[in-house]
Amino acid sequence: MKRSISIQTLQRLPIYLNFLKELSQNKRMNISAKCIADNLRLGEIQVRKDLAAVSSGGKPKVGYVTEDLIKDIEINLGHNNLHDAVLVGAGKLGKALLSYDGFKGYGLNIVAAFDVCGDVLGSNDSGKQILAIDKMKDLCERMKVRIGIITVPADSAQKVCDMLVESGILAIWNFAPTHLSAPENILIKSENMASSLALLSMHLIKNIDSKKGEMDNEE
Amino acid sequence: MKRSISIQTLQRLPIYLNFLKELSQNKRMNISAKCIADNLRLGEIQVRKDLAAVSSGGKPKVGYVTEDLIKDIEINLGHNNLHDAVLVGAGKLGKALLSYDGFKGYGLNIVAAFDVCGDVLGSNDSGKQILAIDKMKDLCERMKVRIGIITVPADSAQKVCDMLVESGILAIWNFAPTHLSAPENILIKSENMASSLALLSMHLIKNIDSKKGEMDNEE
DNA sequence: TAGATTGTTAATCGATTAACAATC
DNA sequence: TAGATTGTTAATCGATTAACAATC
Repeated sequence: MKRSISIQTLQRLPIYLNFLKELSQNKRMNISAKCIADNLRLGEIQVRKDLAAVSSGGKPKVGYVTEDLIKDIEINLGHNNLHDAVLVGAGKLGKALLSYDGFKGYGLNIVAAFDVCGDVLGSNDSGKQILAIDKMKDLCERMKVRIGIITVPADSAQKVCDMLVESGILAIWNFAPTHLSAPENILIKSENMASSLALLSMHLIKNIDSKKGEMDNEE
Repeated sequence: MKRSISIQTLQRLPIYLNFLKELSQNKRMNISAKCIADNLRLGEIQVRKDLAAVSSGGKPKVGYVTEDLIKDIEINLGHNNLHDAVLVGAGKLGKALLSYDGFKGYGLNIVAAFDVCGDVLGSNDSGKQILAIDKMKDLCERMKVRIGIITVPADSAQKVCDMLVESGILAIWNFAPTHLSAPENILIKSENMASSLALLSMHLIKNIDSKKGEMDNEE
């Protein structure tokens, strides 16, 4: 049965999807929540609840038909309708994202890139055009683009953000290491490398310190 | 006063740090939790609690000395001791990360990159060496490298992960869009682009649908 | 002093986990 | 049928928020 999907569940769905796709290379088969959970090292009940939120194809003792489950997850992730996006900042990271052809599989279609800098204009390896930024608003409005990707340096990110909002963008994917402000109705998802690194560092510090201090008492 | 820091708090610390650094361009000044909260659109109490977990420099009515608070956060993030890392997969994304010189500011130092593919060997724009992957284990052991960054395609990510573990790596930052398995004591942090995209798509679907269906009742 | 802001203790909220009934 | 696996309802857990006392 279908209920409203929590943010946590939503963020786990792509992980399930990924696993299921790898698994079912053109073999029709069944899969249980427990099997998924064990492979992904998640809780069995959590997986079961997540799956129940997106699919009603589960059969006791049998599990889900992998193929059908994939479809149900894709529907819930909105992968059936592709969203157009523009990317701003054709530096190294920007170009890397432009060239990555896996985004279409996630429902994202980057239609064009923009940059202020003259020498990157033209087109990318990927064949995608890199345009001068003053053409952005016009293009976004004409093509009704709703997603903007920011890959400029931190100090110009807010300016770019404002321009995207001005161009009618509703959701922003920010790779610049800075906080962005935008109107309430605009969703900003920052890819926070520093937060990820904090997690890694902390793990090391805990591990290395605990080895170093094996003779010490804990406080 | 200092307590153990929750994962959530830990992940917000870099955001505060970033804001504080932008703010205090060589001006000594005070700042309150409320001011930070308002600027970053977070809850005032949440910020206050986070700050209390890392610093004891807060003074009623005055707030924190920005400079001192920055130092306290940096200490808690382990930015004082730089961690060495190796990167595997010198494709577009790998090269982009290699060239980004901001990681040192987050406590990460990429010492070398590895790749199977012959034609990328040599060195990057960044001046960092790109070596054949069979030299990885030796280098990691000699330099006691503890962090590995995976930027290879999904289908070889698990193999690379195994090699990193074999090389004595303790924490893995994974950019390949796939799930990785490793022993319990190894931390794997996957940069999950698909999860982020799911969030963006969902926001658009909700927004666009609500506009489309303005005449409909909600269920 | 008065009042702004801190730090802490208690209440709320939401997500995860556990327990169990339903069913193929 | 028996039993594995689902889906749901209740209990637990942790994080956020609220309330308030402490203090510069």
